[in-house]
Amino acid sequence: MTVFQKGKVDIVAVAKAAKVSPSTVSRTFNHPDLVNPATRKKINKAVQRLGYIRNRAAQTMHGKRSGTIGLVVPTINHAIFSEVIQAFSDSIDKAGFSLLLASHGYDLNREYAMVRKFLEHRVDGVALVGLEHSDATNRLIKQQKIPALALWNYSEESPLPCVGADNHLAGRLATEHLLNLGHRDIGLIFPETQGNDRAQNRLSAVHDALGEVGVVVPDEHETQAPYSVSQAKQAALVLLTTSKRPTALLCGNDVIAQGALFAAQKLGLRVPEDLSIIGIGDFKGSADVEPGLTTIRIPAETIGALAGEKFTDFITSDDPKYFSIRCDLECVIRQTTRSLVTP
Amino acid sequence: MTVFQKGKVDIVAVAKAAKVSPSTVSRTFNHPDLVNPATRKKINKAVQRLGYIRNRAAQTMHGKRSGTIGLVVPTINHAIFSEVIQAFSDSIDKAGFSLLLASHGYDLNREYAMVRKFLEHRVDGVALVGLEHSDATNRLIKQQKIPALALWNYSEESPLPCVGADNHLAGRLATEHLLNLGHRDIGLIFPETQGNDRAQNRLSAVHDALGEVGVVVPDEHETQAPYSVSQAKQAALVLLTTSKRPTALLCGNDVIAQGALFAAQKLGLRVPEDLSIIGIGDFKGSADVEPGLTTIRIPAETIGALAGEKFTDFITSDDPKYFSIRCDLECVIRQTTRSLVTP
DNA sequence: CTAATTTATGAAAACATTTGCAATACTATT
DNA sequence: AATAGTATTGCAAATGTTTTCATAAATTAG
Repeated sequence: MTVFQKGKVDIVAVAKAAKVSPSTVSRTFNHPDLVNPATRKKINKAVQRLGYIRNRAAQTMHGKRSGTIGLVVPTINHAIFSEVIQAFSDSIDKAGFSLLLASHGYDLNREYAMVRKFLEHRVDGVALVGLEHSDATNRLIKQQKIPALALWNYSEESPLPCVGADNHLAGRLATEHLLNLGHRDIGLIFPETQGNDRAQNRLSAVHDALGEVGVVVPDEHETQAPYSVSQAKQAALVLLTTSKRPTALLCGNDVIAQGALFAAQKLGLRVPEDLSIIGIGDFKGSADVEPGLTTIRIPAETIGALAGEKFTDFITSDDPKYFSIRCDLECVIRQTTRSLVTP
Repeated sequence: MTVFQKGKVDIVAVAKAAKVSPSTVSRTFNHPDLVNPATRKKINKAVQRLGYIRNRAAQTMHGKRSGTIGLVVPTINHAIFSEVIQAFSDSIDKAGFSLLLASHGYDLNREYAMVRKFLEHRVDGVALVGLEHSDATNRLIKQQKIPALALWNYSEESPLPCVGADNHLAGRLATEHLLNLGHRDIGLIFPETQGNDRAQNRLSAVHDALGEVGVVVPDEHETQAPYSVSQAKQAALVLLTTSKRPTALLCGNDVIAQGALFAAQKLGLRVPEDLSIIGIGDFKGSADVEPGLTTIRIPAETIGALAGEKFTDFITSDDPKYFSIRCDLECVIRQTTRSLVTP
């Protein structure tokens, strides 16, 4: 119980206190079965008494795993990724790993810097959001032979193991939902697609799906807004007040859709009577806004949890094999979209 | 440019390639002024060529800082802390530190486990949310002499350096706002206060302030809801439909307030005409809901940024001195509260 | 009761750095 | 030209572990 504050308390201090050799102390931690229960008890008592805490840096230096996994996300701040981060964190924690987290603010050069930083810390793996990364990042990963994982997106051609959803499909599902309801005047609010392959995939799929049935979106019905409720609200306000109003708004994600919804409410428009709105993502909260937001559900929690599990397996396996998992999307129809075709 | 994949690339490989001693390579990194510019160039070229990345584990072992700071939050998932995490992360990144992040789900025993885990990683400091921690945690921090910081809350009596706001005051401000508007029938929706000193402080301040003017809250007007929009919505639905409806709802934070707002909307109540709602926090998005949420603004970003800055200063200083910073609160009056007293 | 195992422990090398000290080479001063 | 600095570099010890190998003790087999 009492604490010897005398000098450093390292493995040899413990050894001394327990009257054994450092090797034995090390073994009690790493291969308890190899040491006599009696000595083990002695050692544990010494550990308690001295308040000894193992030094992972020293272990790492010895070639053991550092027990950390680096995760680089575009942003922590918005609801978007907090759910995956949480699930991923919990999941790797279960496997005994700690999470090093960094964000790059949609700047792929900063992403590179973060990966590098993590490499200095000798993380056992890096997880990145999305499939698009700078050449430097890809080169670094290959060169350093560090286990890497692409999170959130799914693509058959992903060079890295990946766990995520097909954003192309997400865009298509959203579009089809609106088309099925009879909408032809569709407004689009998407973020800048530069350095954001999720948004890019979704948007191009939307255009494809629309094009297939001959629907064109006039310029004034397609606008950009970052992933921010307030800025999206602003953009929607503009879109809805200048020019002839579309019958439906397809939004790059749920944050934007919420902004659009609030904009409509502010303008006194009834949703879905006067305007249909669909988002992508199904973030926490999307179900609860009034009216409930129709959206394409991306199972963030599943993705995070699964990714954490598979990745730690991958890292700890002796012969790790490439894996890639596509998580299912689902169109969640709530109350912000309605059919134009009267039955 | 080309990469020698031959064996480990460590500081001695670099030394060999640059035809100098390992010491000199080390010095180029740590004390560049002590090495001849010409040799430095040679070494840098070798570093490039071999793709060498410094090993922080080895540095750490040598007594240098690990360059990591551990942050333990109750939850990553909800909007509540994502803003502080982001700001804190960015802030410490500027000072060259990396963030180890963990969450404990409002379980202080898990908080202890996380701190311990971080200690194994030899973090240079731990930041915790709130002032209430388990005895074990407090003991551990003191015993290991690890720099620690209390984030989010402010209190004069905090044993740890802290950067945050006075939650007691937040509760009081919210209450006073409603009282000033003439409300006397006030409903309360707060989370479980066990292990959550923020909520506890706020709630007790509310009761104090109410008590001072002789207002009592009947049991059926005080209910519990976790920090979840949907569950809060549910709780509000119940509160608003059973028994005589209060004229105002004071919510433990903005997530709950949003839930309450949506509940009111679902019930067809007009806010603020039929019901006033006030939250605490002013999260991202609170300004944008329709109608805009009246709330007590806790400057999350400022707290995170300031905390990161002060804490890294503290850690890197030769004679660190205790500090504690109280961040100002502000009642942000938007459109969910109205005066009952007709002027 | 001795030989052959098995179990338990310790000694020492290895891991990738940093740094104090010593040695060398160079420059400025008288 | 000799002396005193100063700038640059290398050597070796130190950091806290883990693990291989060897040794000693205890157990089992014959």
